[in-house]
Formats: sequence, C-alpha cells, structure tokens
Amino acid sequence: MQLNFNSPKPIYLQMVDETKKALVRGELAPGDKIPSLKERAQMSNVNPNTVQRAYQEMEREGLTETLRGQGTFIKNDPALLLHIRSEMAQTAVLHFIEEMRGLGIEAQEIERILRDQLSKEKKEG
Amino acid sequence: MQLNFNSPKPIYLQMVDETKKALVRGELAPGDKIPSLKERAQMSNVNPNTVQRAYQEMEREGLTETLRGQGTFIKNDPALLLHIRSEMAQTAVLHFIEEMRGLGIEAQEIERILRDQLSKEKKEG
Amino acid sequence: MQLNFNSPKPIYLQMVDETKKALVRGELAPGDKIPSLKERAQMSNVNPNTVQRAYQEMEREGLTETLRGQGTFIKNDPALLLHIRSEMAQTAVLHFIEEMRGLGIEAQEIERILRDQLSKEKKEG
Amino acid sequence: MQLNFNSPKPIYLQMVDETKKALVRGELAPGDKIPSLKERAQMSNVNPNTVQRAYQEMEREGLTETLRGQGTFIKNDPALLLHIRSEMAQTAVLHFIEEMRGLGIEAQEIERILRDQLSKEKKEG
DNA sequence: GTGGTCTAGACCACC
DNA sequence: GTGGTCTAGACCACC
Repeated sequence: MQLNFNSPKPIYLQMVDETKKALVRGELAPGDKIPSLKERAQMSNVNPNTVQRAYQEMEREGLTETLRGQGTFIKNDPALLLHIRSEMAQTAVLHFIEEMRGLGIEAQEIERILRDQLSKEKKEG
Repeated sequence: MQLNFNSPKPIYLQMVDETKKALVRGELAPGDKIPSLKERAQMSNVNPNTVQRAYQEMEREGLTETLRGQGTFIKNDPALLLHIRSEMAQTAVLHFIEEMRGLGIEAQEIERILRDQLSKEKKEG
Repeated sequence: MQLNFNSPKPIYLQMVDETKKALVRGELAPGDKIPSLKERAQMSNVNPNTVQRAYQEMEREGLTETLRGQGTFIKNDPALLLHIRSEMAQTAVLHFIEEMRGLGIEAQEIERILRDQLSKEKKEG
Repeated sequence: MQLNFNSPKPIYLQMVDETKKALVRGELAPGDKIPSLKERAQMSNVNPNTVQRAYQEMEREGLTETLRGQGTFIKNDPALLLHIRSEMAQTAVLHFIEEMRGLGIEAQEIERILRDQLSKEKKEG
C-alpha cells in the first residue's frame, strides 16, 4: 500500500486502486474484513476522513460492503475479482495504446517496444 | 489538443504533453513558431496564465525558445524530436508494465493482452 | 420485521414502527407478550441495547407495559389499535401529499398518480 | 430551501432533494448556475464541506456539471426535468403505498384516505 | 470499537 | 472567486 503524496492523483483514489490491486493479486479475498478507518489511517499516515472517502468510493463501486459497527468487508462475490482484474488490465492496455498512438507509433512498433522492454528487464532483473 | 479538465493532471502539464506529441507526430516541426499566449488561450478555452505556465515549463525543459518580440519557437535541434519520442514511449511502456505487474500479470500475459487488444482494434477499426 | 441498516432512521425507531404495524395488521393483539430483549435481539440480529431502546420508546408512547419478572406486553387497551392505525395512516398520507406538493404536483394529479400505480400493481401482482 | 437539522436524514441529502424539487417546480432551469459552495453555505447556515458533499452527490447522479473555476450548473439536458419529476413522484407514491399496506390498508381504502385528506385540505386551505 | 456526518479551516489549480 | 482535496477533531448510532 504505497501512497504517493506528491502525485496529483488524489490519495483516496490511490487507496481505492491499491485495494483493487491487492484483491487482484490475492492479498485480499472476497469476504475479508479490511482495516477499520482508524487502523488504515494510522498505517497509511493519512487522516481518517481521507480513508473514509476511499472506503465510500469502494462501496459506491460495489467493491465493498459495510456492516454497521462491525467494519467494512470485500464483497463476497466470486465474480468480483475477475471483473476487477480484467477491468483494470483493460484500462491499462487501452491507456498505453492511446499514449503510443498519440506519439504516432502503431501496432507493430508498440508490440516491439513492449517486447524489448520486457526482455531487457528479464536480463537485468 | 484535447484537454481533460477533470483529470487530476494539471492543465499546464497536459498542454506540455500535447505539444510534445504534436511534435513527435510531425504536426509541429523544429523551428516552428507556436501560437502566442493569447491565441493558445482562446483556442484551448483556458486562462492565459495557464498557457504561460505551460510555455514556461516547455522552455525549462529545452523544448522551446523565446525570441523577444517574435514569439515562441520549437527549438531547432534535429535530435530533439527523436529524444522526446523515445522518452515518452519509454515512460508509457514502463508505466504500462508497472500497472500490469501491480495486478500480478507477468511478461507473457502482458504481451498476450496487448496483442489481443491490438488485433481486436484492427478488426473493428 | 425488516430493518434497514443503511437507513438514516435509527434502528430502534424502525423497531417501534414495525411493532406498531404488526399490531395494526393483527399479527399482535392487545395483551400479547412480546419477545424478551434477548430473544428480539437474536431474531433481529441487533444489539440488545438497541432493542432496549425500542422497548423504552414503546413504553413511553403507551404502547406497551412491563410486568416485573413476567415480560413486556402490548397494552390491553381496545382503543389502542384503532388509534395507532389512524395515526400512522394520517402521518403517511400527510407526508405523501407534502412530497408531491414539493414537486409542484396538485390534488388532481396526486390522485391520478396513486390510482395509476394501484391499478398497475393490481394487473402485475 | 428549508433544512431540518434535527432530521436523521443527512443535511447533504436534504440539499440534493431540495435542489431536485426546485428544478421540478421550475425555480431552477437546466443550464442554470447554482450558488457557489460558499454562497450556499452562508445561505443555508451550513459548512461549505457539507454543501460540497451535496454538490458532489448531484454531480454523481448526473444532475449537475462543474466547470473548473466557473461554478456548478444544472445539466443542460431537456429530459432531465421530466426524468427527475417522475422518479421522485414514483418514489413517493411507492413509499406511500408500502406504508399503507404495512398497516393492512388496501387499494380502495388507500384511495379513499387520500381523497378525504385532499378535500379536507381544500376546504380548510 | 465501527463507520457516518458535520464543522472548521488549510492549500491547490484554475478563472 | 470557484470547486477539489486534505487535515483535525467533534458527535452520533450501533456493536
């Protein structure tokens, strides 16, 4: 859960994204309780109201549900994980292609650039 | 030159990026005069102060130079275009890979997802 | 006895209303014993403190009476049922009219909208 | 714009409803600018953050749109007014019928009670 | 302890 | 001046 306090992207949205990623990576599972507002606020060194805004957004998106006085839980919906995974991957790939096209770079070269970078990282990593 | 006024990315940085992309795509060439603050402000429906900040940033990055009383010009440096192109493509591909890894998706599947999307767009487009 | 835990209306008041409705519908009768705090708390999946507050409120409104060691009973007052029925119906109709007037909808159209909805439900139901 | 500070219904939701009603009653029109956060906060004797939450909710529901630095406007969508009017009237009538059914009161008597109240108000008013 | 609402007030980008 | 984000901290209903 690394937050970038200098990013123009609001912290509460970064928190939503990080929660989705944790779910997709299997670090969270449907039905899991997520930390309370105050716990998360302390962990992330952020104001509880900011956490609340993130949790509110997640609830609005159908990612979590809240049980009064008990806390907030990842929705226990088996399709949720796959849905979020494909949604986020789709967003990322579309954004990438759009960026490259904005540079006048087309399909073949886009693929090549990705392949080059991946194999470069493999050698180095 | 499409600006997204709801993006958290500051408008002036969006303007810098759009100028870079126009250059890379060949819509602008080294040595070209770019619009005056006021022209650009009207074209983009943006406050002249915002344009000024974009122009300052471009100057700071070595992308443009201003000739007193004559206006602002894309720097007449033959290497500039290639440099910006590879810099922006590099940024995009690194960002994309990082996003996908954040979802627990690794090299092979990243390539597959990109390939799928590109061929899907080819069919549809 | 359906409680809405996301309603802004306090749970204990929802419980009072539900008890009144059960009485008016004849599911409870004057003189009937109502469940103990603990029973009701378990049935409704609610904290006993919340039930207690509901029971206090019902006592305060003259709806119930408690006999030491024997439990809580719907008051054995023949007029009670009719009184509550007309009071709740009155509250509902006044609230409805006020809502509709707030939308600039006047008597004739209010009646029409109600009639339409009732006949629609009749056909469907 | 009368707010009830003692209602359990959150103030920000009351503000959303009041704005919808003003629109339906014709006191606001599509395209109109609504008061700025600070103006509205002063007018309503409420904290600007509370107003902002109301405005945010209206934006989320597609009722308004925000132009950076210029303010918040009722969306200029001709269908909006009728849509909200019928949505709110529908909600009210369904709620009313449900309340009455909860009291064991059925169609004919529901209609009669409404008619009686309306003609009573006519005589008195 | 748990989330929900609200106040008070700061700082920011943009007009 | 305009809305957007964030902090700090209060009070509430419910557990």
